[in-house]
Amino acid sequence: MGKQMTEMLKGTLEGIVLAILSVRPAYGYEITARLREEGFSDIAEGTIYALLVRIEQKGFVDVEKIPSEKGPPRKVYSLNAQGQEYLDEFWTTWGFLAERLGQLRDEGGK
Amino acid sequence: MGKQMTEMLKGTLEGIVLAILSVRPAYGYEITARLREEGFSDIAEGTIYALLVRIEQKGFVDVEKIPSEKGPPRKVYSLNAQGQEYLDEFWTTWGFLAERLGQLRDEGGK
DNA sequence: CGTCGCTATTCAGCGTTACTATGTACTAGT
DNA sequence: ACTAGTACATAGTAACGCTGAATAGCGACG
Repeated sequence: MGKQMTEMLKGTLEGIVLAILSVRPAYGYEITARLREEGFSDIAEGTIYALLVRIEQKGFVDVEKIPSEKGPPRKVYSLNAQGQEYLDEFWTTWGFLAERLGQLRDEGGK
Repeated sequence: MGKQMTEMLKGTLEGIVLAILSVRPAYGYEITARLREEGFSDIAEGTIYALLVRIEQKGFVDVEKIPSEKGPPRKVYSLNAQGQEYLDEFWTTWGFLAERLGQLRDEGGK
């Protein structure tokens, strides 16, 4: 993907991952794979793992280690109450920005 | 504004400013004021000026120095062809992201 | 005349974030 | 033994927006 997307993901990628976790718990490798399927083709694994460490330290998720049939044990993350609250704020912020941008786009006549 | 907005603006603020310039040329102080009116209450002046320097160096805008009735001369920026092209790319990138996020938001049932 | 307030631009230093590029470890198939 | 797929981790880098301050021109007011 381009540099534009890279910069645009700053601040939103965290919300995206939290939103994924709000649907149901998931582990890092799984999240990466799902993002790739959904078109975020160039999101590096390392990026997701680092992000997961961050949201864990912020206390937005609960973690459970579950053995895998193939490979090392999975760290399954689930959104907790604090994370849900932060996710709600995220949607509010995103909503504001999306509204402004939509308006600007119309003004530009595109 | 919050830290969320700060991070989310990374990568989008540049597009926002280019979109503003696509409507009509403007100078730094004016852009800052307009953004504040439109709800981006806490965007620092320094941020805008730094951004303007950046997009000038990238060759997205043409610059003209015009004396002001009150105060030092204004640097009026206008979007050129290369900037318009970049702006188009920006809208494409934004469109993709907004679509994904909209979908995620629906899945989350919010 | 001085200084206060508005206009207008610039810059050094900082924190946060995503990317690059690795490395580790476990299992299954050939 | 070797490879591929699964799964996690981390050190170093670059980009971006913010903080806080400095500089400077101009008008109005006491």
